[in-house]
Amino acid sequence: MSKKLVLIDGHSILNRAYYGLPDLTNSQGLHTNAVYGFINIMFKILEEEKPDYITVAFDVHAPTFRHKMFEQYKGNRKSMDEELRQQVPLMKKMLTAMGVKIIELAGYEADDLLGTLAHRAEQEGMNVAVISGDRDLLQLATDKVLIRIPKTKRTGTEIENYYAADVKEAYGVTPKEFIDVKALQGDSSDNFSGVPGIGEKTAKTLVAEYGSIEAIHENAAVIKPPRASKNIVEYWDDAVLCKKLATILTDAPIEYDFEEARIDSIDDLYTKEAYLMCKELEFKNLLGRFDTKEESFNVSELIEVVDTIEKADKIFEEIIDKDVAFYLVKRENNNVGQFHQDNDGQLGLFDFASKTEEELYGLSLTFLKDKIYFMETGNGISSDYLKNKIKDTTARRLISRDVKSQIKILGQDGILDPAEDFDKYIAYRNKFIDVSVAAYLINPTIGEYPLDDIAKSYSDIMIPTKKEFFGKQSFEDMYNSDKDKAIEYVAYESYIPFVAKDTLLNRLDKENMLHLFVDIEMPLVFVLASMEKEGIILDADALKEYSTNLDKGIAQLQESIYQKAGEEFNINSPKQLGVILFEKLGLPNAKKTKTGYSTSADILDGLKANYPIVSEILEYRQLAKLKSTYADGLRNYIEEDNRVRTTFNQTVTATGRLSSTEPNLQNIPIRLELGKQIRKVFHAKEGFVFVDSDYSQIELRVLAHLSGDEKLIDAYKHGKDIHRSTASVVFNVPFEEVTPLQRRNAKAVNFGIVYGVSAFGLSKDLGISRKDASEYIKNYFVQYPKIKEYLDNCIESAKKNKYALTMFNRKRPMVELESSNFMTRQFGERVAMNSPIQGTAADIIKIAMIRVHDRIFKEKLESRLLLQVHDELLIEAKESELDEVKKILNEEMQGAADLSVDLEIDTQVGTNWYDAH
DNA sequence: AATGTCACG
DNA sequence: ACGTACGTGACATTG
Repeated sequence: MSKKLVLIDGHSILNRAYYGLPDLTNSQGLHTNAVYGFINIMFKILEEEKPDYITVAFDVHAPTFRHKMFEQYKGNRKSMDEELRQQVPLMKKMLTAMGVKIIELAGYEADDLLGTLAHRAEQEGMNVAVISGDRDLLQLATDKVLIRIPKTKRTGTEIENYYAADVKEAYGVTPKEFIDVKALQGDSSDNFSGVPGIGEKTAKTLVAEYGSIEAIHENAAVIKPPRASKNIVEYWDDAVLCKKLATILTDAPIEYDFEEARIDSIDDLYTKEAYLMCKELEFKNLLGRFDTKEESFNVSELIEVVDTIEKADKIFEEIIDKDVAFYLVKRENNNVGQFHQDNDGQLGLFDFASKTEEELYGLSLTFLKDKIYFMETGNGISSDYLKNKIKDTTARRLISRDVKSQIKILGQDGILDPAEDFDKYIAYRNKFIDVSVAAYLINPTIGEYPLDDIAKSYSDIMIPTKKEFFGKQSFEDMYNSDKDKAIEYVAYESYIPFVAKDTLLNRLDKENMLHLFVDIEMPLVFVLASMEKEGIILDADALKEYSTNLDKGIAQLQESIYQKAGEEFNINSPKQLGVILFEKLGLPNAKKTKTGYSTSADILDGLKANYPIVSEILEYRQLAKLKSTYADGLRNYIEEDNRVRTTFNQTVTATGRLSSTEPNLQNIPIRLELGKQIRKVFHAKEGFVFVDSDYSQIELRVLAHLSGDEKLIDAYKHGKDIHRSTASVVFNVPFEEVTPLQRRNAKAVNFGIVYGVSAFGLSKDLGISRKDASEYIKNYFVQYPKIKEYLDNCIESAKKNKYALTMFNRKRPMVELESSNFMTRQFGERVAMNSPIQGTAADIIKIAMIRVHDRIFKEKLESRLLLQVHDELLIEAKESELDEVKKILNEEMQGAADLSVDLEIDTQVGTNWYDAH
């Protein structure tokens, strides 16, 4: 049987895939849609053709032979989108990883290479399939050479197939004649115009009759229409040139051996390298095809399970002054006195008192490159023993992936209590390195830093993801059924941080971010751990009462809404609500979202004056939100001691802010009175009060400092009302004569400046025309020229460096500025302006938190920092310490950074959060 | 799992 | 002509 060769037109297929698929990116922001689409098309073809050889041809980005010869025809070929351009090298890398032969040749287009190889293969008796999105290739079709044109449709990829006969049938001319048709009609995408007056139809008819442009030329006198007859003579030279341009070469000087392109089976393409790349690019549903091809790093040979106290003691003697990575493995359901199955499947009565009461499964420890210890609890090794070994460590540095969780396991007793020996506490705190916090600083736009990502990015080891490793099993499940396997994973938990830490630290050093990491983020880990452990009291009964009251209001509103709507429906469903409002009741100004009508508050606000039902819906929404998220939502988080404990996430936001989850205590209502009432249930413990300090306009002050704008700095120096001051200059009225409306508008302008100015955003916010909004902005910049200059520079420098930078060298990588999409680019510009401001404010309050926390412990106070809300700190202060706490807040918050304007704070005291804010 | 909405800074 | 203010997280609905 004759052999088969598949030839792929690289750029053409990549192009098809790029425009045929939505914009996919991996979590690093790499665009991947073209590569993904290409691979899918390629495998579909391979599965159909089952070829013996495969080769992909690419253009070289240099003047090509044909276009160089006829430079006048070249010119404005559309330049490639940046998002596509980036994927060309990725694609080549992927093909190389799969062992697919790539050819490219300077001076020749991919067409010429495909034509040449197709020709050679045919002469050697092979069958050939050429895959391209470009119909020009149809000229290569013979009865052995099949041209296949994939089309990406919603239903999947469909492929048009053309042998020579099919070309004749579809186009009425032979493949050879196809060239002549093109020469006559021209090709706008290739930028040659053909013969004037001859379009597709005339060209086809003439070529079908005479066979070639030469024959047409010879018979010029008799051909119709007359215009064609005349022009074929007049533009004969052009026609000849065009034919040359349109002709794909079949004799390019390629050095090529078919054996280099050989594949014995499609499985050959599923290589380890390709697997790793697919993983990197996050082609998750492609990974399944690779079966178990991944050769993960084999950790089991390095593990030593330590099960006696003697062995453990000996190991702990070895770690003096060493870098030690650790991971305390906590038992999830630490049900004291419950029977459990041990690993030989028997109910262990003996375990009743020992193992089941252990808080920990054990400790994973790495301090050598080729050894991982797992110290298992039981047999004399107690949880407390292991915890104390970490607390009283002799190691030089302690490395972990999630230091906050780990030190929370250690508890606040012993050395971890800063009150006991403050200096010792600081020395201890300084030993820690959190590799995920480090990875966050290097790229804060990912939001997640799992072990496998850290391994992939900062070591030469690949490990499975947690999900790949455990599947649906929990750690407990696996520990009970296959203990050795479960231990493997916790071995990674110390091994990966150990092998990644130097890479991470070197990188931070190179980026001048060590100060940020060592002096801000790492100490902050401990401050946050303390805040999380502390928690905040919520009055469950009061919350319950609040919820019941809401119920009444909700029921009334619901009934009234149903009545006005003339039917019952789910008010919480935007879809149903939209239909009721804009179809049944026929309300005006309907605006579509991608799924239906928009029913958001800013749309409904405009309608509420004329339609009572709309006000009721808005009020219903307000109550429903308060009930579900706050009244009932928070109640679920109240623990035994009446306290709620949030988690502060340090590695989530792109700007450097913290975030708060489960529950989120950074978005407790305050703007509306009804919602603000919820704050009354947050109260201080007996003998204590809340002291709440928030920075006054920290972002605008940061802007004043970073821009160096004298007028703004001056306004702050003289303690002026900044919005009034802005109103005065923007609306050109004396300071004293600024109206409340003008002040309100100026305030919105100030917000806009911080968010990254856009006339549209401001106009929407203020409900004014875009023209007026841009007038405001223009006035603003005339009055504050340095701010304009500064913001422009933010964009320029972000473009140049590919990141935005804060005062303390926090970086936010910026990929948006290079986008070919106008909107994305605009977004990038706003981000480039906002990130340094928001990020610097975040840096400052982080510094303040550490200083406030440390002062409290240094002075052995019983007051505690409980919450941070971006520009606000909440302290539960002992009444007798009140004055001292206020003093600390004043000094440390104001002293956190040295700006050209003062950092002012507003402080309030109260027994609950309502009164204290 | 995605979408819409809304709470905060 | 396009269609956006910056940064988050929780809840309810719906595919």
